[in-house]
Amino acid sequence: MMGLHQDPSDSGLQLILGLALTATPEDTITPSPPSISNNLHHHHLTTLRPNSYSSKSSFISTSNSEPEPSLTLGLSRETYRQQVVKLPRNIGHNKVSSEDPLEQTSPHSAISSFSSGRVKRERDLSCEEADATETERVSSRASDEEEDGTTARKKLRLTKEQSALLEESFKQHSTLNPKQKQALAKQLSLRPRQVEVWFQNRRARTKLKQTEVDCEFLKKCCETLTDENRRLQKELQELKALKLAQPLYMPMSAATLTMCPACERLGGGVGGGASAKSPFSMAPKPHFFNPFANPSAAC
DNA sequence: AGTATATCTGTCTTTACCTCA
DNA sequence: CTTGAGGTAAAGACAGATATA
Repeated sequence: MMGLHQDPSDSGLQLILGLALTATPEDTITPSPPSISNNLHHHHLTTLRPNSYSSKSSFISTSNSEPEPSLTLGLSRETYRQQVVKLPRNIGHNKVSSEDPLEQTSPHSAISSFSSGRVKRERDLSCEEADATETERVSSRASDEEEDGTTARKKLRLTKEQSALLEESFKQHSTLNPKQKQALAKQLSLRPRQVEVWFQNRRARTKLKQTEVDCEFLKKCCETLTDENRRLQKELQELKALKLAQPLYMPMSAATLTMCPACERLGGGVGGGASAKSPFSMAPKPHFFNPFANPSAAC
């Protein structure tokens, strides 16, 4: 839970916010607790619009009748020229050449030897290759064009059916063991690696969304506390003014002193009729109740 | 049992492709 | 038609856990 420290010796309000929020239904599948400090600077806050894509792309063929892969690997001449021109830039940005779409999409391609040092990636690929052997037998995803190495990296678009099945699976478990991955890939006519990546990204989106929710919550807390701080400052000013208006010394009988129930410190008369008569009646308003606040913070 | 190495799998971050306003 | 923003698939880098020699 959030904690609030209010230093009584300081006129300002000192906030120490911690976070361990109650999980939302969606968050119950989030594998790790949200880390507010970690990503807020890196992610622009946006609202998620699932299924925001329509299937209008001229490059993408979708089939609603069966979970057929949505990717058509053919490129127009123009597109192909653009892709080829882009390639050197890609390589320049990425230190590692295994990003090379040719290699990525076609482990068999001779160009895959261009990869310089990514042992792990190559390992993955070879593993995936084995994984995907069966899958790709039934999939049109690994098309002829990939095999002759003429296609650049092409973005996959999942069909509604594929997305729905993935979502359904994600609801059941946000991570997959190899067996589940394999089965799901087969069911979706995707490569296991694609299923894996989808789950990775899905987890990331869930986390980002939760971070946004947490951020909003903290903003509201901050606003509330700022208001309360303002109110208390004002109250303090009023009391100071009142004190100046009073005689310097005013004997106060013990009977007028009562305990603050929260912190058991002696204070001016609080309860009963006496407090109403006392010029030191200090609570024109009830103590602000903040579930996160120290119970005696207002004393 | 303790250690070094390999492998797997996760997160974080970035890149690139694609769609839409 | 162009452009910029946003969504998302996929990549690299890295860390931690686990298996094995």
